[in-house]
Amino acid sequence: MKIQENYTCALLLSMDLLGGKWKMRILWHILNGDNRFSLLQKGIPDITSKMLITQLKELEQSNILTRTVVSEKPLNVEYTLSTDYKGLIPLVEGFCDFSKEYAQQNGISLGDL
Amino acid sequence: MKIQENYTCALLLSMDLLGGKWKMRILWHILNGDNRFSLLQKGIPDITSKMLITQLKELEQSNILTRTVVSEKPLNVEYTLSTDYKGLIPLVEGFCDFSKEYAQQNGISLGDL
DNA sequence: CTGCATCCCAAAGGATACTG
DNA sequence: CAGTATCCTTTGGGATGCAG
Repeated sequence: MKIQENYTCALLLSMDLLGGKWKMRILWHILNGDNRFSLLQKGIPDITSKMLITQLKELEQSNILTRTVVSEKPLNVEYTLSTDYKGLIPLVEGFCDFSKEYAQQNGISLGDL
Repeated sequence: MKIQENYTCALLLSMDLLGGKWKMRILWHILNGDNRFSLLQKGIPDITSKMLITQLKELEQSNILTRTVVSEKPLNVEYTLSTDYKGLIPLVEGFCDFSKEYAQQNGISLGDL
């Protein structure tokens, strides 16, 4: 695992926890109702199952996500944002808002949404 | 350059603009008074000049940073956050706050600060 | 002081196929 | 439905030295 015990800078920790191509996107989708593996795959069509499970595991191991087994047969699992870190919600949304503003000012298309 | 003209997801754009190991840290330091190349090197001792200039250039090319030549001889350059994107300030600080909270709850040391 | 050029490597991420 | 296993490619980033 990659989270250290000591950091000399808060933002280094943030990047270890939330950096990379997928984690913020996954969080956004979980916050918007895609709380199952299959729903996340539909919501993020360009992610492979390997990358999805890898990122989910890392987020779970760092206590940011909570994984709940709803039923065993058939296997049914639910992912939710840990209650401790609801503070991430405004950050995820803040990035979305920033991107929208940026796209508008720089002539970039953001597809549907 | 890596910024596309079309994105299917706002967070993809955010990650292209601000992702990676250094950009948020550099922004934090610029927001806290380290507005010169040499000041940034002092404030971020673990960055190489190559990485610093690379990241500064990308942030400048995406209009997030403004580069101002203060004097030619000796060369003196100033980096500032573009007025258009002051909205990034609460995001940078939000990450810092999140890290501090997270570190406390998970027994992680954040060095001095 | 600010910045560029090489060379290099580890790690992040992708393709594809398969499993309980 | 929710994952795993391999193999492979790309790229972000580091080391070092040089330049205007």
